[in-house]
Amino acid sequence: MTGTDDQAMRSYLSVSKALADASRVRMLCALRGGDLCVCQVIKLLELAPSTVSKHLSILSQAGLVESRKEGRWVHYYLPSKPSKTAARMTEETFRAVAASSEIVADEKQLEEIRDSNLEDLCRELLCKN
Amino acid sequence: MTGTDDQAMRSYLSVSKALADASRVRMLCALRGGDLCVCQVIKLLELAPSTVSKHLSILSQAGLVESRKEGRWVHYYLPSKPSKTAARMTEETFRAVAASSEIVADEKQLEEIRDSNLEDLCRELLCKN
DNA sequence: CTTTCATTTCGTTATTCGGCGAAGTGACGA
DNA sequence: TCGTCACTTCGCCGAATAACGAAATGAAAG
Repeated sequence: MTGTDDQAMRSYLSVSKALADASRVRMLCALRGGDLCVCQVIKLLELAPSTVSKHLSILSQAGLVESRKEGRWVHYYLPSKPSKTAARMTEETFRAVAASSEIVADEKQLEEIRDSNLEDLCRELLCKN
Repeated sequence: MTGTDDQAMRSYLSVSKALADASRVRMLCALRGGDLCVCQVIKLLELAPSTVSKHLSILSQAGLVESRKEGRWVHYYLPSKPSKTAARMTEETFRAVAASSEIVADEKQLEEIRDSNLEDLCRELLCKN
């Protein structure tokens, strides 16, 4: 009885835990508008690169995002074929927080971030001394 | 910008955090079959009364369960009119963990627990020395 | 092949969270 | 009205988690 694998519960919990954090929810919502490279997410959330990377890896392990290397940058995006659980939970998350002032503000700032040059953005983030 | 109330995000997070724990998920699933009093939940999960009570209060504050005093016992149950977020997230949780061995085992044990006498159940829990 | 640099991993710290037992609460029964 | 008893609240502990900066990684540019 104890020590059962219980894959269903395990994978459900990885998803629900991933969704139980404001920063990760913001990241997910941001990706609705299309791919983002890590430095763009860093800019949006204004958190340390290592922190953002960790959050993204948690989302990735839960199957809520995927990534691909693109030149010097790593791009994250919503999976084209997410698991049913991932798809539905993500969908419901969007619906629930769409009206959030934080998310609305993020969408606004994302317009700028998406338009900006990646080179410039990364340079700006590095030179924060 | 900082310190915004952000009720939408706040209430979403209370739900998603409530769902990000195996014990609370087991409780929710158990309540699908109908009301349970706290001592029945204690029996099912085999956790300390104080621990179970805390979990139930977290579920309650998230709007995922409700309670009513019934004689000497407090009964918990799924809300008849849950919020849209609560309803959909709960629904998806059920779907995702339905096949879990833990949940299946719980359902089996619940048959016994529901049939047993509440007086006897409580007495049994008290005399665990 | 070496340097650069975007990202990740590692190690540390502060906070949150799950667990428990003890004490508190409040309704029912004697 | 006093005790009992189901449940909750409180205070504590150990484990997990979010945050950071420093060091490692590894692909592209020089």
